[in-house]
Amino acid sequence: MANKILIVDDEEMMTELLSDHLRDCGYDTLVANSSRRAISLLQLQPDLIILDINMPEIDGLELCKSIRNHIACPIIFVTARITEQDKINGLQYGGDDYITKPFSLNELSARVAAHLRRDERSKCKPYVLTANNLIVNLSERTVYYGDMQIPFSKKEFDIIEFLMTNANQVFDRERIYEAIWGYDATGDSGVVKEHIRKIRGKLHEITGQDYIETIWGMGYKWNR
Amino acid sequence: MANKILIVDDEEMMTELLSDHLRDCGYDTLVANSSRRAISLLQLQPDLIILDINMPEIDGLELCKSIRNHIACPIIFVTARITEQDKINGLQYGGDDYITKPFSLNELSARVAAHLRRDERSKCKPYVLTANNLIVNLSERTVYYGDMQIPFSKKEFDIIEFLMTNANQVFDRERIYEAIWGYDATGDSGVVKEHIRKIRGKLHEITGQDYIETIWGMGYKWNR
DNA sequence: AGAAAAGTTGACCATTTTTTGATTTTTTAT
DNA sequence: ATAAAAAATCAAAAAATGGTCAACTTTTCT
Repeated sequence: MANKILIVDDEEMMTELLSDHLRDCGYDTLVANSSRRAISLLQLQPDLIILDINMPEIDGLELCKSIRNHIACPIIFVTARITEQDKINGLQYGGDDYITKPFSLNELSARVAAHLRRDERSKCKPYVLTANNLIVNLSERTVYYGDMQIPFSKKEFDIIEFLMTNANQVFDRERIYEAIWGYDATGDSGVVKEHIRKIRGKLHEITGQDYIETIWGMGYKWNR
Repeated sequence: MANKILIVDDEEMMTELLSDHLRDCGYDTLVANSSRRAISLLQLQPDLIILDINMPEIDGLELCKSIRNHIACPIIFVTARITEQDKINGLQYGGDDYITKPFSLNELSARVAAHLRRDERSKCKPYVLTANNLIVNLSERTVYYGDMQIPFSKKEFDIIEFLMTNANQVFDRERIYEAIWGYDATGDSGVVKEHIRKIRGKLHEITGQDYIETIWGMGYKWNR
């Protein structure tokens, strides 16, 4: 499931450049060319924010300070000023890292990846889900039925994870496709159908049960 | 118990300045005005080392390189030269961070605190790990199977150590690459594949066993 | 400087996963 | 009962992944 990155910078050239690169790296991006716009995009719950310090009206530091209490995700500052003061300010205001212009795109994406990964670990979301005798370990990405392990491929597991963490909710194929492949992915949501079939097959073969229900004309749901 | 910080710099002015400030911050400090002195102070097991690169006789990089295998604590380089090359060298030689003169005392102590915090988590790892009849000595960096020593190169050992200390967890090649080479390293994670192959080869030849398991599409894990 | 060891790279192949498209089955509405 | 829409099935193509090898570069040691 692709991570969402919010890029905030008043220069469109810059946001476009970063957005393109990060999308190439497999992330979903949200772009805001002003702090105001950024605030409204926060509702989409980005997983990481790249924040330019120099902006008109509300600058990056102000923005960071005001959202830090509500938003827990990593924030990386981008700045042209290289004074020490900036670094400290950034970190005091609740930033997690800073990077000074000019920087290489690769360095940026390396840091993005590192922060996302670190964040992943510290998020103390439950890492084991259960359903009947099924034990789904999200960190090992394994599924056990009693002693028996049921092997699932990456995409299959992604879908299981998504449906299970949102158990009892119905999602149509489009929605599932978007959740797993990212909403800029170009492709047919027909793949979902096939993956669901594979998942059902494996689960049913071992457990004799059906966990995923089809709601006709609506989508699929994981029955808890 | 206050953390001990070893400050290494040939200029007494500097060591005194840093020492005073860090003591104000509540740390214990050890001061060395030469690399030789530093080496003997290592016996007191500092929790972090601040190391000037420019020093007569043995310079900071040399010192770092020669102690890195025995000392696990974070090392922060201090340098007046601000070339990129220095940064890279510092990190390659086993440093954890660098800071360029002039810097503010606040920034230094902020970084010190950050590194100590990070290190806290990873601490208290044992010096010797075992798996079946395999004995892996982290301080000597040797691997024995019974009486027989299995020779591993540095990178190979690094990978074994990483996987073993996180046994049963799955890491994809990217993660392993990042863990060993550092996240700012530019390079292909395909090297990991090759190292894993070498490690497996050596281990299997001697022990007849497979310790590293491949989880398809997921990565590798050391089976405990 | 030269040899040996370590580290890295890119290509190739086998295997597995993922995707696609055609076809069949099921469900719903008329 | 029948047609239309939605979902399931199946097989085969396409893409991604992992293992292996040989060549190449860098580092280390003598």
